[in-house]
Amino acid sequence: MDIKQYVIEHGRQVNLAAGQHLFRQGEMEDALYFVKQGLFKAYYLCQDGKELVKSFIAEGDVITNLSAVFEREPCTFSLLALEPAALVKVDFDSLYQHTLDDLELSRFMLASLIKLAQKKERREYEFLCLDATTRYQQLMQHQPDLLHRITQNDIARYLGITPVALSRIKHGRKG
Amino acid sequence: MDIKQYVIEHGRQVNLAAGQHLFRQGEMEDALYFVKQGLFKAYYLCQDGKELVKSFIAEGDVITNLSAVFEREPCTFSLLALEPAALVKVDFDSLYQHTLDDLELSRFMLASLIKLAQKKERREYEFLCLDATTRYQQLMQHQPDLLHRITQNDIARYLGITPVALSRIKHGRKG
DNA sequence: TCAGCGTTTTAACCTAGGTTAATTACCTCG
DNA sequence: CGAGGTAATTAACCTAGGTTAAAACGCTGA
Repeated sequence: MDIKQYVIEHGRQVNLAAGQHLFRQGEMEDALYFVKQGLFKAYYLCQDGKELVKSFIAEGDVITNLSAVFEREPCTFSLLALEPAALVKVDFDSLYQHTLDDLELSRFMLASLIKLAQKKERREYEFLCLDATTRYQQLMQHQPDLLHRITQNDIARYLGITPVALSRIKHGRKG
Repeated sequence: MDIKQYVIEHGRQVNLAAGQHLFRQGEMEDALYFVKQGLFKAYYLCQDGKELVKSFIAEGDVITNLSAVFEREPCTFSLLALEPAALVKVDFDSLYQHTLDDLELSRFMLASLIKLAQKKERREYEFLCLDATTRYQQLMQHQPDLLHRITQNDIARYLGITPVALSRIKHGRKG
């Protein structure tokens, strides 16, 4: 079965206003979401109260909290709508069961997971090998569009630095 | 078809001595490897000549360079045997084709990719939210076995710090 | 045994980025 | 319009970790 067909048959529309959470770190979650409209940030809340941004998610992307839906553990991060959003919610277990029995769905899942793995490898590379200034330059190069929809505070927390440090970098000053 | 069966039918034995490369950053590569014996490090060589360790790979793990085999681009990292190693080499394209037509293979690939994605998410979390000292403690907790097979230099480069810094951390001194 | 080589430790000094706090620039709403 | 709130900038100071270099600690192999 085609994934689009599956989503039409099994999906449920969900709408969120900007500022609302789709789910929160610590809660249970068993769904997967297809983003039709809007912009989200996935973020971690650390022990010391600091907030770090895991990723930004926009139209066409898929939202899921792997450890939550697979291991049935509490969500490891929170998901917040930065813009008014429209999604389609699909029960993960049910989709997964269908995937195990349907080659076409299976192909779709494979492709998505490969894309995800590649994205995460790239991010691993950037944290491992590049300094904050270079990471910022790469972000500007590869997703210039995103930058206009996101606050500089969130960009900083995505790069793994503070807003103060990002401001310094932008203006070519040293610490 | 069962993955084990597939590997038996299509795999080729490969043996490496410690210190030999399975492939090198920049080269082309179209295979996937199942590690039967040995220990490897996957590492990046950065512009400034520095070496950073992407991951360690041991018995039971699978080796692949996603961008190389999927996008047919040069390898993004190098793979070095730290111990004498025995692997089975499988042509990626051929396995992938079979996967697209075989539900059982497909399930195996899905499971592997999910495991990979989870591993990379965990690493992303650690770089984003934890300092070097905490990353080191977590490593000791979660893979105490690995530490004994690996040089402290490599552990440091895996944690994203220098060997000097790791020595300081171990002995509770500040910079 | 010792020479030679890689790994680890130590020390002195340096720098990217963190912290705190004050200032300024925008918004939005009443 | 002005008040209040968030986002961005700036400055002063601090710290984790980098850099360089020198010693100490293994090894392994002749």
